Amino acid sequence: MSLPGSTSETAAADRLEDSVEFAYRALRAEILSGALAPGAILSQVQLASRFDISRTPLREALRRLLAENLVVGDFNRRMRVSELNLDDFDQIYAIRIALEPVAIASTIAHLTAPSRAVLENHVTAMDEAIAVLDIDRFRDEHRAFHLGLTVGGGARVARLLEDLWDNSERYRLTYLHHDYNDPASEATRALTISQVEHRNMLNAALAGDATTCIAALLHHLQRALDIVYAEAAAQPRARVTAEALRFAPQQSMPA
Amino acid sequence: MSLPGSTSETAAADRLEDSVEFAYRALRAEILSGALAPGAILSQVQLASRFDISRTPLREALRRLLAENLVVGDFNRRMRVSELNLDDFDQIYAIRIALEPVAIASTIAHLTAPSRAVLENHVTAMDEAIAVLDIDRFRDEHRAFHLGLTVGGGARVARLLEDLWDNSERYRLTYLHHDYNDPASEATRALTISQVEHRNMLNAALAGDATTCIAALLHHLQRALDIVYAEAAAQPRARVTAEALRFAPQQSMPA
DNA sequence: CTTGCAAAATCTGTCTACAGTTTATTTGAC
DNA sequence: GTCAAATAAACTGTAGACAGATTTTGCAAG
Repeated sequence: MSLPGSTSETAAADRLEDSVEFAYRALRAEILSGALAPGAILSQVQLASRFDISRTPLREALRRLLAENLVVGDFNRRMRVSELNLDDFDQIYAIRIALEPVAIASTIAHLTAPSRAVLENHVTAMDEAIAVLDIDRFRDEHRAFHLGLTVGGGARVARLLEDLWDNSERYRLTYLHHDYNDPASEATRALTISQVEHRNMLNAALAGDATTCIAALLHHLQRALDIVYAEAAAQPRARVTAEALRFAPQQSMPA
Repeated sequence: MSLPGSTSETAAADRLEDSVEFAYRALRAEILSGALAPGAILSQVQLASRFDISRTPLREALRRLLAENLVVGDFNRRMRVSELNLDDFDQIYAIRIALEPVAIASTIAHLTAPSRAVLENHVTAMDEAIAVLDIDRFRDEHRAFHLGLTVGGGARVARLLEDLWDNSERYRLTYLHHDYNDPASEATRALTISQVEHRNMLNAALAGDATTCIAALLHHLQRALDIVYAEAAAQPRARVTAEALRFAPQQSMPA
């Protein structure tokens, strides 16, 4: 088989990526980016031929996506890309609001010199990406910054937050269609606004001030939540985030 | 193929369970119960022959368990049951501590008459199970009670908490070897103690008092955490739960 | 007894084949 | 033209086969 796209990989043929890993990554990326829209039908034979692999490894890739809830399907029927709904979006944010403060506090309490530099670099890189209007670069650095702030939670927490982040992006990409080519567009200005919040979070983290950092994060999350809710539907905030917001650490915390 | 164990199923051959679902369930149960110990080697050919299916569906079942982190493996090498470590256990509880209060508050705020009865029945059933020393029954009702208390969080949260619960059980079953045949054993008495906490949680929930219910839950979780830490290793509590406990809602809450 | 190495046995990743099912298309009656 | 049955096409689930990799076994040298 050919493994399209992985030809100019980093390493040599030392440790070959297998077909299922390849199909898994490709499909996952297409689903999260919206290239494969929610509800889209996934024919094994068509996908297998498109990726130039047989159905056996493709099925394994699909099975993994099934476990991640990115695809759904019944016995003997073709699978479909899972649908989006605000209730799920609500829960994603409820979990993030409940969990990220804990993880951030842990990260800040154990910050090392190199990881400080890494965090700082991500924020700087975001500035640059905005200046050049390189939205893909911004997305990558944005993700890395947020996940980097929460690594202190450990591997399992990181895995969960990574999954939630990618799913959040899926909702944002599907519900929000913004124009990032115009430097003066509302979308581009929103990026600049969020950068202010990122700087606040970074500075607080570097100063060892978890309280301020968490407050900035919660503000950040709430704004993202509001934007999607406003754009996707006029319906009021669902109940789980409401509870999460109520329970989230306020301006008063030990240290 | 024969599908051992599913012969006397509930429904007719209306909607046949496929081989991969069967293998998935069987393997998962064996891993979680400890029948397949952490680190155990999983040969595809042996498992396939044991389940009387071909390797094709078995691989799909394994792939799903891989996504759940219950098995690990490298390319071209046999997979193994994933190992346990206290750091992971710590994170599981950190997530539960952060998330279950939010979910419980949501549940209590929307409690219906039938769901009240269901919760009450679970606690009663646990009493009965203890009286008869039916530990399997107790485990099932215990799980159902806790998950029932948190259903208000929604499908995604429920799925996550279910996964965390099952993983918690895996740690408990592996690290704790208790004698439930002796009504006077320490293990059996621990069950009775936890029932007091369950009653507290139930009563608070039925009274619509989320604050008290959550406080009881956190006490419950912390005790379970302490027991495993005491038995598994004398090392001090890891950092993530420490943060989670610090952030957990205290005796003072809006409503 | 160990250690190292080669042969044998076993295993993994992938493909193809095939039975049985679902989906699409055609056909014919109204 | 519309609907329904019937036929055709396409698809799913599973088994089995094969190449290539890994693990185990057997055996000789130290």
